[in-house]
Amino acid sequence: MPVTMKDIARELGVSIVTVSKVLRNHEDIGDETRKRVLDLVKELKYTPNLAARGLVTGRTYLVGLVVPDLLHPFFAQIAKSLSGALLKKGYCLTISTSEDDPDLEERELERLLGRRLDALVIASSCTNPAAFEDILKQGPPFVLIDRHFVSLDSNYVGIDDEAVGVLATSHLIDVGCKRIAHLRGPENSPGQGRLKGYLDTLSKRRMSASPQYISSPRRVDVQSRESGADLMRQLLKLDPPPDGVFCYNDPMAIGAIHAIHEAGLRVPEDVAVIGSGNLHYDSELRVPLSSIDQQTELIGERAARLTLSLLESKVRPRSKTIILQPELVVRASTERGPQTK
Amino acid sequence: MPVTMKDIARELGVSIVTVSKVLRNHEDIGDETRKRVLDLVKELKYTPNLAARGLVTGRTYLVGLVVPDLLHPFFAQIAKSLSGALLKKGYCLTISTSEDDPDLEERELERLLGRRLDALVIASSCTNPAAFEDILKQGPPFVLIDRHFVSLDSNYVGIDDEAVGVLATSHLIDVGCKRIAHLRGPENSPGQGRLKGYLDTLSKRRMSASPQYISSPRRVDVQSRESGADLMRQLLKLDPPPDGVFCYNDPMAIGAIHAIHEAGLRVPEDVAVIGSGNLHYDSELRVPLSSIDQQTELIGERAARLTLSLLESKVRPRSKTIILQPELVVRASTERGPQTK
DNA sequence: TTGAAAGCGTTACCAG
DNA sequence: CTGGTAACGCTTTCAA
Repeated sequence: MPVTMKDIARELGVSIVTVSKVLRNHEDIGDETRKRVLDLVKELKYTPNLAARGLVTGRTYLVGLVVPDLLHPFFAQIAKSLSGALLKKGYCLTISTSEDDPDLEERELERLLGRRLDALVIASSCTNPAAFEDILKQGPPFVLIDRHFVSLDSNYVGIDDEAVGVLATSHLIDVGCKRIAHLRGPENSPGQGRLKGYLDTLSKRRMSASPQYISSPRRVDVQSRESGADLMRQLLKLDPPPDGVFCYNDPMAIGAIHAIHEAGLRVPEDVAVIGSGNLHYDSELRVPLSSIDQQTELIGERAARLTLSLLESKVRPRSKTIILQPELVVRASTERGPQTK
Repeated sequence: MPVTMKDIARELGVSIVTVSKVLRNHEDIGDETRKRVLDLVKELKYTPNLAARGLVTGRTYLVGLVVPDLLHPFFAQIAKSLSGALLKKGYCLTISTSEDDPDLEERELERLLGRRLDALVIASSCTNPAAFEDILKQGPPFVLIDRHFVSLDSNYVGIDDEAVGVLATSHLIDVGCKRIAHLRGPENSPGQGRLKGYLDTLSKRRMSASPQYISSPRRVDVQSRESGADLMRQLLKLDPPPDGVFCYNDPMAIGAIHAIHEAGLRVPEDVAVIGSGNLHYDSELRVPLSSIDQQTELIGERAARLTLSLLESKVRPRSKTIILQPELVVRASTERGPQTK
C-alpha cells in the first residue's frame, strides 16, 4: 500500500490538513513544521494520490487523445508534441486508437468520459458529428485535429486541405502533366478538401477532370500503400493513362510508384507522382518523393497550445479554428527537367 | 457538471447503493427497479466516475507506458499493440515519452506513480536500474521492454540482441565482406548485446575486429540518420575502409548508405550495409535495405499479454522473461551476387 | 430486495 | 499558524 498523508500526519503528530498545506506550498505553515513534513515526505517517498485530489478539485490533470492510428507518423508526431507540451504543465496524456473505426471510437470516447478528463483532443474517424454533440454537452472541452465537421462549431487545428490539393495539382500542371489523376482519400474533411482543391485547379487551368481519373480506395489510413498500388494499376489500364498523379498521402504515393515501375514505366518521365505529408523518409526513397508538407509538428504544437488555453481558462472560451498553410516540397518524383510537350 | 449516481438515485427515489448495484450487475435487485435505473442511466447518459471508483476499489484501470520516442516506429508499434489489447479489457493506456533522457524519465515515473497505475510498461532510457528499485517497492507491477538490466530481476519482453548481432555479422561475412564495421548503439542492453554478437561472430569466423571499425554515436534514438551518415563518413576515411557495415538500427543504416553514395561508392558492391528493425518502408528505399527483423508486433503483443497477466493475478507472480528470436531479411543493400574475392 | 453507515485520500472552508 | 469538519463519487459491509 502506498504512503498516504494520513501516515505522514500520524507519524509527525500533526493534522492531515497541515500536511496537505505544506505539499501545496501554502503560506500559513511554520518553517519548523514545514521542514519536518517535507523531510518525512522525502524519506517515505510519498506521492499524492491524484485521483483523490481530482475528486475534490474537479480536475484530473488528464488529457485524452484519440487518433486513428499511432503508427501513422502524422499522428505519432501529434502525440509526441502534445505529450511533451502537456507533461511540462503537469498533465498526463492518455492515448486511444480508433483504428479508423467510428464504433470503436465512440466506445473509446465513452470510456474516456468516465475518466473525467480535463480536455480531449480528437482526430475523429466519424463521418458525422453526432457523437460529439453529446460530448459537447456532458464532456470536457475538446479540440479537433486534422479532421473536422462543417456543421459543428468546435475548436479545430488543421491544415488547409483545399490548398494541399491546389498546390499539388498546380505543380503537376507546371511540370507539364496533361492528364492528371487523383488517388483520393476518405470521405472526411481532408479527403474532400484535397479533392476540391484538385478539381478547382483543373477547371481554373482549363483542364478536364475526367471522373475515371479519380480513384477511391476502400480503406485509406490503414494499408495506404497497398491501396495506392492497386488503384494505380487500374489507372494505368486506361487509354490514355494519366501522366501525373496526386495522391492523398505519401504511403499511397509510394504504392503508386511501385505500380508504375511494375508496369515498366518511369517516374517522373512517364508519370509524375506527388503525395502529401512529407514524411521524414521521403527523401531516401527509390524515387525521392515530391510532397505537400502538412506542418505536422506545427499542428501538434498549436493543438497543444490551444488545449492548454482551454485547460487554463475559467470559462469555456469561444471556439477557435486554426488553419495552417501547406508547402510544396519538390523532389525527383516530379522533376521532369525542361518542359516536355 | 456530469451526472452522478446521486442524481439517478434522487430522481428515482431509490438509494445510491441500489443504483451502484444495478450498474455492476449485482444479482439482488428487483427486475422492476433494475429496469428503471438502467433506463434513466441511458437517458441521462450517466458514466461512472472511474477515479472515485478507483479510490475505493484500489484499482484505477490505468496502465502506463514510458518510451523514449513515439515517433520511432518500433515504439509506436508497441504503443499500438499494447493500447489495443488493454482497451479490450477495459484498461486505459497513458503514454509518456522520455526523449531518451533519464532525468525526464524519472520525473515521468514519479508523476505516473501519483496516478496509482495498475501496471507500468517501460522501455527505459536509464543506464542503471536505481530508479526501478523504488518502483519495485512502492509502485505497481511493471514490465520492461526492449531494454533491460542484468542486475534487476524483472518482467521483460525483448529480442535476443546478441542473435541480432550474430545474424547481421554472419550475413555480411557470407556475402563476402572482409572488413566489417559496426555503427554501434547506446550503452544499454540492445546496444551492448548487438555489439557482443558482432564481436563474437568475428572471432568465431577468425576475422579481426579492428577497434577503429567500431563507431559510437553521441545520440542514437534521436537523429539516428544523421549519426549514421556522420559515422560512416569517418569510416570511409580509413585505409582500408570497411567493405561491410552492420548498423544498430535502420535509420542509421539509411544515413550510412547516404554517406557511401556521397563518397561516390556503391551499395552493396563497394560497401554492403545491413540494419536492424526491418521498418515497413525498408523495401521502398533507394537501395532496399537488408535488415534484422525485430518482431516488433510480437513484442507488443507479448508485452500486452504479460501485462494483462500481472493485472489479473491476485498475488505478484514471479518475474518472467520473454526473449524473441530475430530474423534475417535480405534485400539489395547486401545482395552482392556471386561471391567476390 | 433494499439501504444506512463507513470509508477510500484528498482539499475547501472556517474556527480557534 | 494550525486543525476540525464536510465533502468529492463511489463501493463495501452488514443490518433491516
